[in-house]
Amino acid sequence: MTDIKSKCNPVFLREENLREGIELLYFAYRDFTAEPDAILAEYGFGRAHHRVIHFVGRNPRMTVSELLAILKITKQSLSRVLGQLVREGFIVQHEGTEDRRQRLLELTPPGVILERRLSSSQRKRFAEAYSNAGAEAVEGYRKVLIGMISKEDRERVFGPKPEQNNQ
Amino acid sequence: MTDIKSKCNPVFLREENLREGIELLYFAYRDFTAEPDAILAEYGFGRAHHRVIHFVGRNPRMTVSELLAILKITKQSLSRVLGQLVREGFIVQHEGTEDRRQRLLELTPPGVILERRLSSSQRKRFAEAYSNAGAEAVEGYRKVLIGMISKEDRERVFGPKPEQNNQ
DNA sequence: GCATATATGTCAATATGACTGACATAAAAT
DNA sequence: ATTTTATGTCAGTCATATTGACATATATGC
Repeated sequence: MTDIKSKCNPVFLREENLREGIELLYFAYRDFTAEPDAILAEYGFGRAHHRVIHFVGRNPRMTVSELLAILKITKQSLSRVLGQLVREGFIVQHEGTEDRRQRLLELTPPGVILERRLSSSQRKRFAEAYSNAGAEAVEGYRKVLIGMISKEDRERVFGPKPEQNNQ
Repeated sequence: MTDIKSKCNPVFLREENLREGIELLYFAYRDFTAEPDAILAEYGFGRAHHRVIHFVGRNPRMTVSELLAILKITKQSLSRVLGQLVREGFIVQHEGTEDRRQRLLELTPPGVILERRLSSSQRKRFAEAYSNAGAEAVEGYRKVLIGMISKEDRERVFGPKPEQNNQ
């Protein structure tokens, strides 16, 4: 009996442990966004601006459509934050060379500076947590979170992982 | 030279790996909230209601002050969602026995049902990710995220962890 | 070349969840 | 008796999202 139960329910799948994992993700995400939020406030920006700056920084010359697909928001929602970032000189839009309808997005030098400021605050937090936890724990963190991400995002952002099978 | 550099910068602390960790957290958090959001929409509730239901469920007979301290929002913000949950019969407020100013919060039977519905969707996602990743990875996930959480939350929710030293 | 689809932008209205500031009441603590 | 604490509430604001409708320029298929 205990044998069957322990096979189907290893300790880490007990309700209490799953609930702990849920709270960990909630608190970690909240604390992880706190510092960038404070930096963004200096510029009159919010979290939405951060996301745009982050993904444009990581994918230079991406199109508006690609950005919409990653962010999963409506173009009307994107329009305001992106328009603000363009008007205030943090992002430039180049006309596409192949397809002239496209507006390829890129950070300007001030955009790069802001991106590095925002990301270095988060990288510092990660570097500390990673160092305290150790290389093996980091690998575990990656494995668990990759499994939590929907297949679509996982493939687009982190490359195909055929051994994963959920969502 | 390489020796010093590799000591100070193990692979998992390279900028590229830190950035990957940041994106993993962003996408995992987003996907992890997607299902509950859909359930909440049926009731006309949002994420704020979920958080209240979650913490009241885990800490029965908690006070409004305790809830405010965990959520880190203003009482005016809490007021609307909590008031809604009370009026619609998902949470009851008992007058405190020791201190009659306190309103001790508790889920009603319908509140418990909703709580279980919301949490089972998230527990399922965690159980799958945990199973795919394995026990060791789960331990790594916990270590990393506990290190990412500010000391205050860590102690209140997860118990003192003296070996951690950041934030 | 014409019709249709795509990439992008924009106007208007609405909802949620947060904020600040001010004030009120009841009960506990000193 | 005064002050502090726990809670609630009114009023106004902001950021970020939504839907729906419509416009423009360009690309693509027949």
